[in-house]
Amino acid sequence: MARGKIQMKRIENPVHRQVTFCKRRAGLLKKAKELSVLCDAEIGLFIFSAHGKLYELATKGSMQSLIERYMKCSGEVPPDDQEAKDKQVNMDPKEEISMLKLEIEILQKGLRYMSGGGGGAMTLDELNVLEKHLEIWIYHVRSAKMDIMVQEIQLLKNKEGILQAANKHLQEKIEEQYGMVEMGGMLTNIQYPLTTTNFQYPLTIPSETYDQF
Amino acid sequence: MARGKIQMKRIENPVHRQVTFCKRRAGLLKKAKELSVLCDAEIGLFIFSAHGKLYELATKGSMQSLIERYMKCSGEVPPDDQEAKDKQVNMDPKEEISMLKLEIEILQKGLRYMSGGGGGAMTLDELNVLEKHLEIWIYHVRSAKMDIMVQEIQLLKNKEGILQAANKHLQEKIEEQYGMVEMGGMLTNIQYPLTTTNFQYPLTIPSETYDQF
DNA sequence: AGCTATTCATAACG
DNA sequence: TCGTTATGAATAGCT
Repeated sequence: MARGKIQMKRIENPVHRQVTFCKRRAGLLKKAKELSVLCDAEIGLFIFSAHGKLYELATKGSMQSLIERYMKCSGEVPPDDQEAKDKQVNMDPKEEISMLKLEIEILQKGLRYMSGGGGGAMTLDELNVLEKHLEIWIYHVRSAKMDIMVQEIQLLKNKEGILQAANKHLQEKIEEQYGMVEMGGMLTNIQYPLTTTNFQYPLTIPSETYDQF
Repeated sequence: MARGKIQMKRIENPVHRQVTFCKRRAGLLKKAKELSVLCDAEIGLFIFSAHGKLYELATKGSMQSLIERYMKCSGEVPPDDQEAKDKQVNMDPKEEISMLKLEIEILQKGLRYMSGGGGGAMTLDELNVLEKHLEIWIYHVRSAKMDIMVQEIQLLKNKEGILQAANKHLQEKIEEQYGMVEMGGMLTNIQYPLTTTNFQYPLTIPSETYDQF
């Protein structure tokens, strides 16, 4: 480069290193932009300084969209993090508060995301949280179905109870008749339309089995 | 650069453009590596050519880990406003937690509303894909419940069928007995234990109602 | 792909 | 961080 060639290894002098970082970082970003413009390429570039500060460049759209495109190209799936589960087991109120605030932040972002037609990009972490909430959302759809099924079960149980009661009554009648025949007794009229499938009785039978749903 | 300055705009000649892309791409990747080595920085760089081919560089570990780090850095929440701080000092942590949870509840409702009402807002593939995955995942848990319920419904339907058949049989018996009494006929033995709740019959009754579940 | 004249980036220093 | 400057690197135009 200039005024002396440089060795291709870590610059040990911190001041020199910092200066070089600044200059070369600027140069790299400039070159990236140039390549993008000249050759119609899309470029995503992020640089973490040794101290962890982030510098980034995304030529088209957001870095998010580029990362998503990158994901599709490289075809890799990000690994599930155990983080969320670990967080929930031992947490103090302060942590919980900040977690909930973050969650609210993400939900608000999700709302903007959906309503604004994709104005702001969301990170994977945020989408994960959003997923949790979508789960809750789906629950409401499913629970509507559940309600129907529980209702149906209740109805069938009612029918069962009625039929059993009717059976008992009929059997008693038969035994009664049988006894009367044996003893020459008399018969009473049968008043239950027991073979019908249309039950009007508002019978309530305790349902212990489906409370869980 | 060399033998003539270049205009900072898209190179229209496709051959020139391709050549320049190759050269500058190599240069950019080299510069990125150099910056990383010299200044102890972590760099993620991906380049999509105009035709969609991907070229990438990740200095430390995988691009995945760099992207995850990027997400964490860029996803940082801007500094708290004074309002939040005022709230925190004047409020019991428990109260605050329940308040935040309520807020989340409201936001969830908002999400559901947005997703359900403004269907056009779901233009983002990510959410659709996410939802599909979500549905599949949730499906396994829910379908276990569903199985139990469907089984229960089937059982109840069987019971119903058996009871109805029994009722019919009993009623026929009664009518038969009634006729026999009238005509002085004879009785047959009753052989069905119809009041029991334990049904052993492997009866199969067509279920048309619950195919939807 | 190579080559070479130029332009550009930048190391060292203030 | 910013400016200057000597110098090494990158590369546009050609083959």
